[in-house]
Amino acid sequence: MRKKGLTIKDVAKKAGVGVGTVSRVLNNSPHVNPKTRMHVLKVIEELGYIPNPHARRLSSGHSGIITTIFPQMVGEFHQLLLMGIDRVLENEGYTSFVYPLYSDNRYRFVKESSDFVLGTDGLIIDALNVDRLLSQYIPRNTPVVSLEYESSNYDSVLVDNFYGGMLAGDYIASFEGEIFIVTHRPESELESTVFDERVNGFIESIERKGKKVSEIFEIPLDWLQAFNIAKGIFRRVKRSLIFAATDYFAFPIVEVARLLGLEGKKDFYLCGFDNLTLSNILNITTIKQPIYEMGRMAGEILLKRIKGYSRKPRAIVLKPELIVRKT
Amino acid sequence: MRKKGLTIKDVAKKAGVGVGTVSRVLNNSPHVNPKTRMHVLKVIEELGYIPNPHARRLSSGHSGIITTIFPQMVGEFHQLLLMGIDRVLENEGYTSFVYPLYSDNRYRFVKESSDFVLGTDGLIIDALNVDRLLSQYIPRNTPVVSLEYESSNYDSVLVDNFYGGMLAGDYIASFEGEIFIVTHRPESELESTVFDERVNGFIESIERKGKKVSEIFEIPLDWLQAFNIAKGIFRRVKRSLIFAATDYFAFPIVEVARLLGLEGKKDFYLCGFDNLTLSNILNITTIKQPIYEMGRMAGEILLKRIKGYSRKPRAIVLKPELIVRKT
DNA sequence: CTGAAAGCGCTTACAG
DNA sequence: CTGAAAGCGCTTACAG
Repeated sequence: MRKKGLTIKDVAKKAGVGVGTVSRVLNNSPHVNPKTRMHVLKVIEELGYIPNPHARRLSSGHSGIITTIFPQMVGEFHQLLLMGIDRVLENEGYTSFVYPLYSDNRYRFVKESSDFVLGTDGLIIDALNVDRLLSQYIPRNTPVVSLEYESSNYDSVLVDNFYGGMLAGDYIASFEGEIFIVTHRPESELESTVFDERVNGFIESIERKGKKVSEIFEIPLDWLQAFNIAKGIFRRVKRSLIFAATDYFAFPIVEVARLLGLEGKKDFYLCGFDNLTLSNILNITTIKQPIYEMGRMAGEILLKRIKGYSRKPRAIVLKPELIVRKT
Repeated sequence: MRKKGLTIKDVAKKAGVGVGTVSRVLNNSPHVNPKTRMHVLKVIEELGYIPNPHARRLSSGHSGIITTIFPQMVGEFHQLLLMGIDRVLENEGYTSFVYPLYSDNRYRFVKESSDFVLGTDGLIIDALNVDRLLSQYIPRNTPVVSLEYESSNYDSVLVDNFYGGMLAGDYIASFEGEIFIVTHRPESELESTVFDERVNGFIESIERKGKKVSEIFEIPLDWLQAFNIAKGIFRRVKRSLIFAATDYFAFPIVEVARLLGLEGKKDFYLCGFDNLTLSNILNITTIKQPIYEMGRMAGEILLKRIKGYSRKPRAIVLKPELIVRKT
């Protein structure tokens, strides 16, 4: 039967050493006699002692954890980003937790509860208006890096979404047909404007070529809605040219085209955004973002900040590229 | 210019009260004179004071956070589960962080670093061999709930996957053709055996009807591989009956069928597992799991444990159901 | 309702 | 290499 509240003192007493020595063993300090270390380790094992994380963090001043905040958690995109972030952090003994904001309550928690937001050593925040999200308290000892949103207070890592939209526009404008946009309507006013930028870039390019967009559909990140909109478009228009501001919408659109027996690059043209695996499988033309790379850079900057780097925040902007496939 | 290391003492001094009073204000204690409260709040505001989370957690003994661990993070399934978990926890002032295990390093961190795993008030662990994952240390003050894996040490919430597999088998076996299984090969020995159970249930049902499975394909959770396997099957076999142990595989399989001009329920039959949104859109027959419900129950049990409930762990088993669509 | 003080369980100079 | 002690920044009985 094990005792509940084992502390470092219990270990020290049983091992016949001071708590300092136990602590050094726990933290792999080189300044411990190998024999002492072995002995202490054995006692720890016997007792089944587990250090209290909160105490460790309070006295050491750090947790070894960083938090990544996403507006929602839809899969591949986010996992890739995380892998990029890990790439850098893991070497330094850090790891990252995820806090997805798929509900109003979660937004509220982040906005109002500095307590748990600042319980880790750093924050990477994706596709959110960071400045407003954190307006109720200013993280001072907790560095923040903003992804996909250009912050005025923190370092940012961005993709040039306007340019990406233009690439899509250049592609689409080179064909004949009626032009449509299917884009994401943010579910919170705190979501960043990446989709708007893509759409604006697209429209800019289209108009430069003297053409115009017939209709813009703004919907939540919901396959079914995209599906229904595509049905409407394909049924009404003989030949449609569609820009899906994210691949997630491109998937169901292509599906509808298939159901109706429409052929890509003949009956319709479609350009997505993101270059997810499924767009590769479905052979969808899309705009590629360097997702993993973005994560990596965000991790790098955050790490520098954690280590004390204190220059003025700046933004890094990456370029997207067009990938032409069969739509 | 704000000072860096503001503490509760600075606030107390400036407000002319004791730290206890500041603490009570911070924690919304009812035992504070409204005027005192207002004043302290103003000072906190002026100073821009933010309480140190680690200190709070050390003295209060809890963090208000629970951690959910997934083998990977592929999207809809996990978000639904999380929403179910939240449903219960939010009412009690808790919120949940996610720790996805998409890399070996992450497995290692969980297995070896009790420190950060136990830094929250509770653990919900999905589709992993919890007993082995946590074998290196026994969480004592941190309750654990296992999802999709029947643990011998902790409460479990499960779906009867074997039965689900049988439902799929009953469906598939009622048609003529060559039978295939496409299932997930765990990338870590610590992943749970949900897929095996589904497959075993399927085979059991098939064999009871005097039929047999031609081939079993085990692949990672990778659309491209499923895509290629489907190609092979459809090209070789005139009429195939396929059980995809997860809808994620069913999507690309249907895609290949489309490309080859094959018609569901005529040229091939396909039954997936999970009933994700995309299987609805693609009209794929599948086995429905009560995902949200599972999350909700896991959250409920965890909460009870956090509050001190200490009976012997037990397992709750939910039933899946067959949803017949156009494949 | 409030303040002074003990205590949460570690880490880390400090002196040896 | 090691121990005793101060300190991390809160919370929470306790006495008033």
